[in-house]
Amino acid sequence: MPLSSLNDDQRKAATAPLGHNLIIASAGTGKTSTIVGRIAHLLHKGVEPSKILLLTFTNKAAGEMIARLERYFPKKVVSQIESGTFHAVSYRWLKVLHPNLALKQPSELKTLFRSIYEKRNFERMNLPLAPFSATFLYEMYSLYQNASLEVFDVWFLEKYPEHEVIMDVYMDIAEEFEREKVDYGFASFNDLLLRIKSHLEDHIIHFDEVLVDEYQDTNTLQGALIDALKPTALFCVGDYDQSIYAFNGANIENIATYSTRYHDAKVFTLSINYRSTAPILSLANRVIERNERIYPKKLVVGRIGKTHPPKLLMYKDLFEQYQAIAQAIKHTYTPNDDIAIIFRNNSSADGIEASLRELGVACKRKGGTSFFDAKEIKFLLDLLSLMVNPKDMMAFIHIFEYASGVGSALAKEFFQCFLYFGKGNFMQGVLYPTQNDLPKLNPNKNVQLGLFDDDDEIGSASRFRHLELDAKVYGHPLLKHPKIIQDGVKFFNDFYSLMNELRGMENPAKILQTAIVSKLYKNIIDILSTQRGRLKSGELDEEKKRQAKERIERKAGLLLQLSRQYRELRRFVNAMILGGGELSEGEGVNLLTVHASKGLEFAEVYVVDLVDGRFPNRRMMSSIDEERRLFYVAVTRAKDRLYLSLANYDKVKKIEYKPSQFLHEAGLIKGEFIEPEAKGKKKE
DNA sequence: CGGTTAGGGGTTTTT
DNA sequence: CCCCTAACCG
Repeated sequence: MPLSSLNDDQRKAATAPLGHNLIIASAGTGKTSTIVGRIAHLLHKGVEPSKILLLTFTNKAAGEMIARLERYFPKKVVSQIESGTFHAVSYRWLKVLHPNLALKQPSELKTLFRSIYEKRNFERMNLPLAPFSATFLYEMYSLYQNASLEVFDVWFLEKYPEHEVIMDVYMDIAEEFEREKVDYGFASFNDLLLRIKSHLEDHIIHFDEVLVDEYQDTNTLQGALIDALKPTALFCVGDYDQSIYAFNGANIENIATYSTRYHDAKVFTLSINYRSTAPILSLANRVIERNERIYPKKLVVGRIGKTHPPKLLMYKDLFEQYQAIAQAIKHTYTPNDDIAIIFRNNSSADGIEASLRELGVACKRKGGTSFFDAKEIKFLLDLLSLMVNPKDMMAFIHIFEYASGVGSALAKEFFQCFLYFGKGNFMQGVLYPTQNDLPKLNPNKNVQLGLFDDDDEIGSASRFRHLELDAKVYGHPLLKHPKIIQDGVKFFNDFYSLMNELRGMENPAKILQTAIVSKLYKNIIDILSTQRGRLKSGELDEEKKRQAKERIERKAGLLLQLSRQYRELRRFVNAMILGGGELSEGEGVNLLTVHASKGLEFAEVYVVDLVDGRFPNRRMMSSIDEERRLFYVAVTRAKDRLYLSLANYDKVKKIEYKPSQFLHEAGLIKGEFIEPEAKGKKKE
């Protein structure tokens, strides 16, 4: 039974009476076992599994805990437990209320936000200061939604009071952004939480206990969501020293004020670390002790036996570092899956991956240019998005940008044309246009060009008589568009054929299969593999192109595999957006950012690029304390062997580096760290 | 000339 | 991958 394997501290926490319990669990102290034990305890006591809500930071973490419970309880029981990330659970509830919900990637929504921003003519406003960029505003707005329950302008002006003169415009942009999302049928990650939160205000979903993992990283919005559930029993597990999501609004107040917010709060502390060896733990503690303590931390080493002291690896050049690590990994006896290379920012990953590949060492990456960021996958998902949500102009634009001579602006016009041709129905506009003239577009733009003033004379469709087109395409009103050229027409022809073929299909795998073998997609594969087959000189390497093509086809096949589990297209598309980032490809050494490594453990860990400026990050919006917590998280992933590595010089970028201050703090480099400013320059 | 499209250079972290 | 700049079009 899960409870019998717990130590005294863990068992005390896991069997605590129902109420408001906070479990302070330092790295490696058996947090997962305790949560699993807690749920087992609840089930033993007769709590209905469907009345247990388990909120985690990743879906993988939820899956692991559920899998462990299934060893002790019937699957039928365990599957009734409501579990997942805040987002996944919110989505699950929300899709019942709004079956047409279309989840969108943040990057997509950013593009939408920018397009709204760009309609404002800041130059003509004679502003006393430069307005914030669209990107920055979008990011701040997104942060605001996670970090604050106030109105946007109040929160924003507190940070940037000098922007009061422009605040009206910012607010206007934000409001239009919200309206457009509704119009297009889009929902952001934040919207999932926001909408469920407001739904809960008058529709209670009752749970006998709500469990929250990684509580230190919950933000204000998530905190409010927990409150909106009005849980009678709450079981939160976290560690202040591992709070690394300040940039996403993670609110330490949630954990710091727990006992004052709940009068019946009980705090438990788990202090025996079973993961790491004594020297690794003592290094981690030496560093994290420099942060202000919210609660005392005494970590007791639970492991005995032979240990290896953490090792500092210093190299002259960046690539020498990567190659040396790759060599070491090639020759170690530790299984590759149990090795991780951890870095502060993703820019380190490419060089490491290349060095490992060179030696034939397999590796897998999470995040970065992941599977779902690949253009060939995005294209297919955009196609599917457009099928489930024909209002999705963003998806349409991305698809048509592949046609040469068509950029985002023209693609947008095409989309509006189709809507017009189909009297508001996009698919009808594509397949069965009822309106045979061109719409008047952009009344306030392009006036001087005189576009669209005369409906029928310009852009005679007969320009394309000689092309081999579908009979229906010859007479399509889109061909009248003055800016469409031959390539665009061919592209449209392929698009038309595919849409025609897909009409009436419902099975996701069947739809995807049809799309993959379509002429339209073959063309995309060709465009992408040609791009990737080019050498630095610009010459096309046929062999390289062929390999690229193979990789694309393999990826498309993988997506097809994934789609077979779904019966409804919309569910499939949303699932890919919601859980896609967590999927990692292949086997081998784990390449991870510190953030992505949270909650994981490995026998052998390399923390790389430990140089001032990169780790800690100098461009940081967050504090040095948060960077220190990142370092703490990184090193506490290691079970047996820990390597801390850096290079003093990057000969490609010609930058000299100094060792990270954390290496001084860890005692691996003698003497206190001296701030670069104190020396004047970065160079020695 | 204005609006686009196309290609080159630097990158913080996530659901 | 996003921003900037250079070419391109009417």
